[in-house]
Amino acid sequence: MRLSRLFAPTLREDPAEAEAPSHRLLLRAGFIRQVAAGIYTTLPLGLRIVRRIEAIVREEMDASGAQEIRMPITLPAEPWKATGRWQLYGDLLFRLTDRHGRELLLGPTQEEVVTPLVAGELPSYRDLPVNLYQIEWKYRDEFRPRYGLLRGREFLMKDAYSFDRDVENMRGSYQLMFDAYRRVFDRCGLRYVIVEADPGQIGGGVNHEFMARAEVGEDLFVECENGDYLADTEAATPRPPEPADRSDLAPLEVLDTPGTPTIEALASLLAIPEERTLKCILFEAGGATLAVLVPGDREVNEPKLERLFFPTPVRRFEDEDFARHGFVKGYVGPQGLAGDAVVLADHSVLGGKDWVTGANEADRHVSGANAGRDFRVDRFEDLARIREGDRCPVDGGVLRIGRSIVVGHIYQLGTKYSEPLEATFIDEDGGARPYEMGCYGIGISRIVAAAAEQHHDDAGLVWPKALAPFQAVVILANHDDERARTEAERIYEELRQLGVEALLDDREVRGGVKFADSDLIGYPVQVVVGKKGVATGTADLKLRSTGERSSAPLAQVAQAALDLLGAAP
RNA sequence: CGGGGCGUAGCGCAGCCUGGUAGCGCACCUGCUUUGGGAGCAGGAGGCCGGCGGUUCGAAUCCGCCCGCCCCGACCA
Repeated sequence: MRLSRLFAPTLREDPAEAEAPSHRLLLRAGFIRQVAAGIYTTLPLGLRIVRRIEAIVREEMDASGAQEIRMPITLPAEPWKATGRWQLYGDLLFRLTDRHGRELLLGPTQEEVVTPLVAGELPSYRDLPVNLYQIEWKYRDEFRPRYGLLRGREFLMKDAYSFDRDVENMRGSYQLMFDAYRRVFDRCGLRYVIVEADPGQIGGGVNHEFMARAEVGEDLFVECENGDYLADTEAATPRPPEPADRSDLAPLEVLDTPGTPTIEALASLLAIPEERTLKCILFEAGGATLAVLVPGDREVNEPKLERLFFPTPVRRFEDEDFARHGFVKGYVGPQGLAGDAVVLADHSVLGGKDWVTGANEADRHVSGANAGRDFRVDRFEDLARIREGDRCPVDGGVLRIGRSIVVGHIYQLGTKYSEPLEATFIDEDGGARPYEMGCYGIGISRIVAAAAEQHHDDAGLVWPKALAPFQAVVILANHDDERARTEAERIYEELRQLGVEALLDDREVRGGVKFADSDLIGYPVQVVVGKKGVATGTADLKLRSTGERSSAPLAQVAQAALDLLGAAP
């Protein structure tokens, strides 16, 4: 390909709307252009990256026995009502109505399509297992699209769905995907971690997230300093602290604490650290009142709480709830709670004593409150949001929080979709059973962004060769020098003969522009053919990843470039 | 959805406070000179100033409503 003919509009300046490095560089280097919030056109260079990722994904999926299909994006609402997701997904769904008034949606994933498909066509246990996948656009009307390709409203995803006759076989299918995913992300050159993740509100099965490390990542994970524990922050369970020594407890006293409805104000007034206070957060679950206790400097992990009571919905007290139940917001304490309230405490509460907490009347707190003596705890559970410095549940090491981009997520679904959709097969014993399903997603367009986040420097992108849009660029440094032009053409042809996907920068612009663009676009190897070099019979090479330069005789440049490519990451 | 910011030429911005009919840099076109890390000079083209309405003799500028985009946060793969 000749750059003079390639639609690759680079920008000299940073686009104002882009903040994240991947977003900024993908725009600047001419890989994508924005059409609307979270919706992008992929330009030739960007599409070449997408194609490479797709090829890797297809190879590994096919090698695992999965079969590619293509399902529609425009979907009827009925199956989504059957599984409850028409309601559950709420505003996240792009909905439309056709001319006859029928309700449709743009698919955010395709369980509701693939499950009836398989149910209709594979009625026997003899037909199983089967794993069907596709690479297709997905639509989610995100609250807040951001960071370019990282959180789009339209994005390219590989989604696969496995169908098995029983749980054991389903786990086997899951493991195949787990292994395939590792190969995919390894080949894409991503630095990533695999964590067991939050199963989500619908609860249930095992699932793993493949998280590419990145500064701008929206998903947090925790890892032990000793490398023996990894988890999603919402699923992480830290080691509880040593119980406090309770041999010498302070008496319970009531304190006047005017104007201190927040922990911050209270700690400030009493001149005590926030962790000496006890936070008592009220929730309502199925008509019952829940009081959740955490140390004042911690937050309640509401997803964990919800999971504890699933499927009963849990919601935080609103202002009118406080009034109705006779609580004073900002001054709630666990002592003297009615017997019908369930008192839950995070394990970290064990590590403290003589708490300062609400007195259940306005502008009053108590000090010296102790579990068992002054208030009861019905259950100790893991309910506090984890934070940096908490202890590893495996070896007690210090936990750190990392940021990441979720590039893959695999789930053991079980019969979550097959049951409501009445997707059954006839088992060996003649009985009808719902399929045991798994689903497996890879964010293709997200990998483009994640790779860009991980592989860039001040000058631009630095693609690993497995993803690079072209493996090498031949830069004609002096476009009006005939000999240089002839040599550049020849070297470009020779590279192609050697099987290198090369690009010839034959544009009629100054060398400096070409060098800057080459660094910006991020080809792994640059070959510079110019007047000076040609006069002495040489051309120059540069490895983008290290900036290392070398030169080689014109006759050997192509081979030298190939060798250099071999050394490129 | 709450909070904040921004919409002026393809891109990045100034002008707005203090109304008088639009400017700078880059990119683009022509010519000359240049030509190995985003060239110089000269000339040129390009904008219903996000939209609608209002105030005014006159609105990019003041007022109202709407739309779009970005950032932070709600908790979403």
